[in-house]
Amino acid sequence: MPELPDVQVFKEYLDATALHKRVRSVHVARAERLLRKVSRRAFAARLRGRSLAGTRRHGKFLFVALSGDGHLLLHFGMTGRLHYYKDKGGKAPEHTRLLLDFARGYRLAYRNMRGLGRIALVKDVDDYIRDQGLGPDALDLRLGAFRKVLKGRRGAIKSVLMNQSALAGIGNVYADEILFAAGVHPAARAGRLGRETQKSVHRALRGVLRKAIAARVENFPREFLVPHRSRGERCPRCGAKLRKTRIGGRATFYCPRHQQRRG
DNA sequence: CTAGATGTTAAGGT
DNA sequence: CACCTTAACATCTA
Repeated sequence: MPELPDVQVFKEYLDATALHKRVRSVHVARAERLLRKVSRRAFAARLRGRSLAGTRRHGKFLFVALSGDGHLLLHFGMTGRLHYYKDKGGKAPEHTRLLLDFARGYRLAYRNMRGLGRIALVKDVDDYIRDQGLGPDALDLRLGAFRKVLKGRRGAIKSVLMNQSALAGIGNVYADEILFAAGVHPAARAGRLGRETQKSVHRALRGVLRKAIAARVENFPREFLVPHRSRGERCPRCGAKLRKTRIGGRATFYCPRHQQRRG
């Protein structure tokens, strides 16, 4: 479920493993869709020989600066992840679509079972973010800016949180988590929230994302909703039966007792 | 076997 | 025009 916290963990993982290493060779497989129009030969040729010089995350996108110039863009779709390992003559990990070889047999695999997502080379990160119409990164968003984002929105608060042009990084799971923590009904009209409610959602947004990153996106705190996302489970706070509905075309879980529709 | 799944986006609607 | 909703994409699992 690569959303902002997951991608942040991938970034830290790459920083701790493959950073500053030089790419000796590049293997691309079953990546036509991920590469869009770019040929894999051209892509590989431009990556070969470069070093991974630094990383930057914006929303769900990870940008890896390359020595010389340009950046490798990685988007993980629903099933993407990174895997760093030392080759011992075996096969690459399952669903590897992009494989970077470094010195002494070390490798970084970009794996993606369903193949939704994107890999590309981009010149300038800020230009890319602008051209793509991405909103500010969810963790960079101060309260005042968050209020502006909500202003005039007619849709459900959950849909706005998930809208990458409004703010970047939150997906289905964390949108539910944030609204659960804030005690706000996911279908509440975003533009109609009162100032105190806006503030609670903003606080919850930062709190939830930070805690998820601190937990390395596993072993979530007990009070989180994530571990209880399946039919018939109970609210970790009050024991009420969680409800499942559909908002913005996505499965939505919430506690009918804590998350009232309020302004 | 069928339905649904955590992301994005094109196309259509208001 | 700005915003909102839905379906489709590929592949796997419950």
